[in-house]
Amino acid sequence: MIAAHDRTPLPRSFFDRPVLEAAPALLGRLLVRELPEGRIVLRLTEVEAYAGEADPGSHAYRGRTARNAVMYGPPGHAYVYFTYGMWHCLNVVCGPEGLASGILLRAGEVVEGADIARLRRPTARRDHELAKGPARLATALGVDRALDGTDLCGPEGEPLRLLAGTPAPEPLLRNGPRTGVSGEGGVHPWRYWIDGEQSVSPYRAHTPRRRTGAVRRTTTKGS
DNA sequence: CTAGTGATTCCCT
DNA sequence: GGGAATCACTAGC
Repeated sequence: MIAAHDRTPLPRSFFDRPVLEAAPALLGRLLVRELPEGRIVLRLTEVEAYAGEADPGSHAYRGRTARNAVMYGPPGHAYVYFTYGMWHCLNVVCGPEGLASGILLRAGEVVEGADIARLRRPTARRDHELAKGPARLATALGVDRALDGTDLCGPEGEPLRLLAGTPAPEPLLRNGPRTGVSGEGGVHPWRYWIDGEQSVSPYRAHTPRRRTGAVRRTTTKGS
């Protein structure tokens, strides 16, 4: 069970401030997903900040597009993108409105509904692997582009919400380079996590992919 | 444990 | 045309 004071919604003002302040403050908070099968509650253990159009690592770096339009809207809403041809990732838009800042939710500990999360994450060997990584987190919670733009500060009963939970204790906060961000965008230590948590995803330096060897498959998928 | 690579599709250049 | 805020699996140590 979750204590009553932890179930307070996060006010929108929480996200209407600089993203580098909001990101570490998000650790330890609760993300609640309501599904037909039941409820999943995730305690956030790892996030990354993306600081608007000036940030080379951000999807907003090259300006507004149909895909990233939600980032330019009001704070406290979900920005969900599709990547690598297979995966979804979930962000929270941060203010001030128009700056196109956001926080990528990278990992969390399932504190309620692990059996439901496991339906979508059958390859997880342990419960702490259910949401260990941004695409795993979105998969475990059944989050896709249909939830793009969802208000995370909405009323009880909404499909996806953020509750106050218990902020991570200051001495356990850590930060370091962002994962998977190439070039100059990778230098900023804007990945934040809670020390000692098993659900925190391992750091992987960005590795540029060479086109693999000889034959490149072109159009048709073999017979 | 680490390093390497295929999967798969959308979106912007 | 080709990269992408990743994952799962394999080989090798």
